[in-house]
Formats: sequence, structure tokens, C-alpha cells
Amino acid sequence: MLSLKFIQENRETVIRKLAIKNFDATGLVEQIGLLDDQRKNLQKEADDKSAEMNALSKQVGILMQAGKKEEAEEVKSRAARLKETIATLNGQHAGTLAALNDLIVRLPNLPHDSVPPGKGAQDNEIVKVSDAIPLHEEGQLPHWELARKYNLIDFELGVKITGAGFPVYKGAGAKLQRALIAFFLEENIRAGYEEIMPPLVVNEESGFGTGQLPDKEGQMYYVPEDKLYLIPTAEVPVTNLYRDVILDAEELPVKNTAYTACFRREAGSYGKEVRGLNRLHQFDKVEIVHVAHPGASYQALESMVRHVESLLVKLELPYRVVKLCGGDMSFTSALTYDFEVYSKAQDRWLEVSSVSNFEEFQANRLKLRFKSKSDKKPTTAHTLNGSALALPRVVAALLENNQTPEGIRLPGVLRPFMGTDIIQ
RNA sequence: GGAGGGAUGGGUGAGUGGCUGAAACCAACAGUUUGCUAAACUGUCGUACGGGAUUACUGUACCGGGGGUUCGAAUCCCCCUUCCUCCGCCA
Repeated sequence: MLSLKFIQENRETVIRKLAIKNFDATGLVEQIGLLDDQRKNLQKEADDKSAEMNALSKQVGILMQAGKKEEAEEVKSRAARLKETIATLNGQHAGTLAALNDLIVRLPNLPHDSVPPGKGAQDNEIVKVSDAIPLHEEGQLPHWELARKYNLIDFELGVKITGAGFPVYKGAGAKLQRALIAFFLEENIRAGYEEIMPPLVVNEESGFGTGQLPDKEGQMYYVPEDKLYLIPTAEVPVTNLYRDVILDAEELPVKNTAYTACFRREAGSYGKEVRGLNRLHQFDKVEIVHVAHPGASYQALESMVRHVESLLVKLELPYRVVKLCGGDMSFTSALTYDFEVYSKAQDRWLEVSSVSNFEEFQANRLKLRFKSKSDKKPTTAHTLNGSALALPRVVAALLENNQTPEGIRLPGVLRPFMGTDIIQ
């Protein structure tokens, strides 16, 4: 969420920038202004009455000790009447604050100045395409057929034991998962990320902290008995590590990486979008998370983009980098780069990573701040995250792009983890 | 799952109804002293939201979280969370 102070001091900017995201904030900003005035007035009034109350209470104590019982009783009854007034004012204040919050959380994050306008995916800006994009050839098999041919993944078995979207990886298929996870983690650690292995379920506070709740509630699996949510991404537990935290300025930037399974209900998806590995309810992903100084967060974003790119280069996959337009960006992001790999047999671009700077948006909710020794007040940090990388579509592209009559040729970097460079 | 005991500022830890936003010590930070380091001394040393010439100063709230009793709660009562000890179960 945006901070109330920022909204109040930058009303025009908020409205102008959110228009890039095709969001008309005019009414909300105005209502927020009105409610904020109301809130301040109520607080002043309630605080003043409370001060009065505290003074009276103190007086009662002094009178009692002095043995002036009657006078004390008189002051007591005055205080009792004041108490009701204060309760009413506090109630109104709480109500106003809640209403104000409801409005504030409806405002999306402001897009960065460089975000191009646009309605959807067709307006995204392609910032880079790797060399040598292979041509689509007839007769090549899509990954779901290759997975069957080489006995790597059994989709039907997943349906039997769980349901659609829960594939069973077998043999070299299972090993390839482990290999990719290990490869990504090792690369991330080498790039300075500390590995985290977090819980796969989180509580409600964490869901709110990163913004999955309340609006994306239906996209998460939920365990009602324990009020726990299965994580849709490692971003949730890892970023929430820093909820309600004031870091020392010297600790920045925080760089974490985590492998987790991810669970998504994906309500409303269908057709070729969900074929094979294209969209799953459970999948594996290695995530990178940054907590950065506000002055350094875009530098951090660039370094994450370069790092993710290096992974795709090492995997020898054809890829492109896309800067999302205002209309295609998420609610919480200020700037997002998507990485897509080309799938030859499907003749499609598949998203394998999304790298975003959320600036203060998540940190405001998380109350994630930092302070140097000389600072009087804490400053809100910036958070960023990205996939490095999500497995299923990488696997799809690896299988489809590397099919040969002899088998699936694997890139050299996986050899140490697979023990071979061909799947037969 | 059952029984009992805890949760106080960065840390240790005092505080059982009023002058306590919280003693003391440690750590940290700034200054004085010093050839440097150390020591010593002095000061600062939580967060949020208000008021204010946005300086000074000042109000309110917060002692794990929520509710209650009271003129007044860190302190008493209830619920929850969590940690420790014991029992049960268990990878």
C-alpha cells in the first residue's frame, strides 16, 4: 500500500501515475483526503479528552492519599462521565481509521516513470531478444509427448492420486527437477544470495504482508482448521521474514534465495494454457528476494535482471526480456521485467520469471524499515523479487528445444547434477 | 492432546493498582580527556499517530495480541498466541 502521507502530499502525482495503470484514482484520493481530515480532528479531540482524564485520575490519587475522600469522589464522578465521551470518540476514530485503510489498500502501486502505457500483453515493450531464436519445425513433439516418450512425467497418475495440474515426475524427470533446483540455488548463492528454506504454509498475517490477502484469497489453498495458507510463491514466507522489522542500514541490501514448491488454485484457467507443464497447481520454483535501500532499489532490479538472464544463457535457452506496460503490471509492482523462453514445438513464448521492484508498496504493509546509527527515524525499505527460476516451463523448453533423434540433449551446466548430458 | 510455569525497551533484568514510557546494568552512539588504542567522565539512547513558527516544545497510545474490571492497569480478571517443564502420541 502507498503511505497515507505520500498520498496526501502527492495527490496529483498519484492520480497521474495510476492513469498509466488504467486506474482512475481521482475519487479515492479525494475521499482519502476527507477521511484523513476527519481522522485528525477526532484524534485531536480524543487525545485532549484523554489528557484531561489522566489529569483527573492523578488528582483522585492525590486526594485519596491526603484523606480527602469526598473531594475524591466528586472528581471520580466527573472522570466517569468523561470516560464515556472518550469511548465514543475513540470508537469514531477507530471507525474512520478502518474506513481510511479500506480506501488506501485499494490504490495500486504507482508505476515507475519508464513504464510504457498500454492495455495488456500486446503493449509490452520487448527490451531484449537472445540470439538465434530457433525456427518452429513441423513434426517436433510438444513437451507433454516427450515427457511420455522418455517416461519423465506422468500427468495421468497425478490426476489419479491428486487431480489435474499435479504431475508426477519419474526417473530422469524427477532427477531433472532436482538438478535444476540445485543448479539455480548454487548460481544464486554464488551471486551473493543467502539460501532460505522456509515453511510451505503461512498464516493470515503473512498473506496480508505481501498482498495476497485479501484480494487473491481464492487463488490460495487454505487449511481452515489451522487458518493456514499454502504458499503460492516463496516470496510470501521469505519477504515476511522481514515483517515488523527495523534493519540496521548496514544490513542492506538483504539478498535471499529460496527453493519451494508453489501451490496455486488457478481458478478460471483452461484450454491450451494449462496443457502439460504450461500451468500447474503445484510446481517448483527458486525465488530471489531483495530488501534494498530506496536509493539503490533500481540498481538492485537491474542486477537481478542480469542475473536471471545469465541463468537462461547458461541453460542455452532462447529467451526474451519484456518490460510490462501499465495495463499488464500487477497491482503491487512499480516496474516488472518478464523473462520468456521460446518453446519451439509449441511455437510459443513461455514466462519463466517475473522480476519486480515493489518500492515501498510491500514494505509499508510489512512495516519493513531500516535505520542507521545516525538516523533519528526509521526509513521504509524497498522490496524486490523475481523467479530464478520457475521450473515447469524451463523443463518444457529444455525438452522441446533439445529433442534429437538420439534423445534430449541437456546443456552442459546440468551435467554435474544429472550425471549425463542426454536423456534417452 | 492433558497439567503447570513464563512473555517487560537492542540484551540482561527490576517493577503486584496512582508521581513508571518504564529502575539498574550491559551493548550502541555523540562529546570531553588522550600521541594512538584503551580506560574514565558527560550526554543521547523505542515505535506510531497528533498539536506546534514543522525549530523548540508538547498530547495520546503501546510492557506478546485482543477484550474486561477501575476515576486510574506493566500490575487484577477472561480469551488467544508463543516459549519452557512434565505426561501422552509420533516422522
